[in-house]
Amino acid sequence: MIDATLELAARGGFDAVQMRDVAAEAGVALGTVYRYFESKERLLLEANLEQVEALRIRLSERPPTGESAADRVVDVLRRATRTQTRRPEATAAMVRALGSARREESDAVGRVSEAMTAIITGAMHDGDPSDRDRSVARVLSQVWLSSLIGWVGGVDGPEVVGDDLERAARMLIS
Amino acid sequence: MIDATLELAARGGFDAVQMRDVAAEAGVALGTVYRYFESKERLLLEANLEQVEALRIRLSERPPTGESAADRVVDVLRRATRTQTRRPEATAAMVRALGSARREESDAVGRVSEAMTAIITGAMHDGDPSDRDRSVARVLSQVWLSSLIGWVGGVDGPEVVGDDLERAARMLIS
DNA sequence: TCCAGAATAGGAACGTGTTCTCATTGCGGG
DNA sequence: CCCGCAATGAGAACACGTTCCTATTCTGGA
Repeated sequence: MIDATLELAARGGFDAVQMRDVAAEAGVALGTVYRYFESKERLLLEANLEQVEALRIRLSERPPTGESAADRVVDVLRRATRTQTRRPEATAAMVRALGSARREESDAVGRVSEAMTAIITGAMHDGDPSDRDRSVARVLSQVWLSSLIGWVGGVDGPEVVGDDLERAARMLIS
Repeated sequence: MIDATLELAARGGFDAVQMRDVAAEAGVALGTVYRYFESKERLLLEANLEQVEALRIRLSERPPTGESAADRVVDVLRRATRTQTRRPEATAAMVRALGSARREESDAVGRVSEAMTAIITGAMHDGDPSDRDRSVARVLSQVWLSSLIGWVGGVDGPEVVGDDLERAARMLIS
C-alpha cells in the first residue's frame, strides 16, 4: 500500500493519492487500507518515514564529506534536498501531510521529525551530540520543514530550500 | 465572513470552519463566500493575515522592551506566541491552512510569511535591516511556523513554541 | 424613473475522505 | 474435517469542500 501511495504521489501529488486508487493499485479493498492506516495523512506520513529512513541508510553507507561539522551538515542537507526536489510531486504530497497533520497523527509526525533531527546530528560528528548540537539540529529540521512548505506551496523555488538550509547551518554552526 | 471564520475556528478549530456554516454565520449565501475566497484555505489565510497585521499594530503601539536586539526579538516572539496559544483552536485552524496550502494560495502564504519576518526585523533595531538581519529573521519565522505545526499537531506542548523560538533567537543573534 | 448588468440567495449536484455493513475467505485449534 | 473468528472484499452511505445554475435583488447611469 505504501508503494502504491508513493507511485500515485509521484504521479500527481497529494490530490492524486486517492484512497480508492491506493486500494486498487495495491490490489486490496478500501476497507483494508483503512484497517492499517487510519487516514490519508497517516498513509502519507508512513510513506514519508520510509523515505527518511532510506535516506538515513544511504547516509550511513556514504557518509557526508567535509572538513568541518558545518560542511558535513550542509552536504547532508543539500543531498537530501536534491533527492526531494527531484521528485516534486511525491515530496509535495508528503510535506502537505506533515503540514496538515491532526493530533491523531502526532506520533507519526514526531517520528519523522526525530528522524530528520537524527540525520543532522549524525552529520555533525561521531559520538553523542551535545545539548547545543541537538538544539541546532532541531532548528535546522524546523527550517527544513518550513522551507519545504514554502517550496511545495509555490512561494519559493526549489533552490531556495537548499540555500535556506545552508545559510541557517552556517549561522548556527560556528 | 472573516469574523465568522474566526468565530467558528475559535470554537472548534479547522474542522469546525465549514463553508456552509461560515456563510450562515456571516448571513450570506455559500456562493458569495466562494465569490470572495476561492477556497477554505484562502479564507483561513486571510483571517490569519488579519491577525498578524493586528499583532504588528499592537507591537508598534507597545514596542518590545529589552536592552539587546536578542532580548527584544525574544520579547516579541514570546508575546506573539502567548497570544496564539491562548486561542488554541483558532490558531490551529490557521496554522493548518498554512501547512497545507496549495500553489493557488502561494500569494497569501507569502504575505503571511513576509509579515512575520517583518515583525522580527522590526524588533531588532530601528532603520533598515541588514542582509544578515533578514536571514536571521527568515530562519526565526521558519522556526516559528514549524514549531506551531508541532504544537497544533500534538507533538509538543504549547510552551515548546516559545522555548524553541527563544533558543533559536539567542543562538542566532549574538 | 427605468434599464442593463453585476451581485447575491438559495439550493442542487459532484467528488473524495471516511465510515459502515455484510458476505466471503483464510487460518489455527478441536 | 469442521468450527469459530479474524481478515478481507465489495460496495453503499455519509459529510463536507467545491461547482454550477437560476431567480431575485441591488446599483449606477441615461
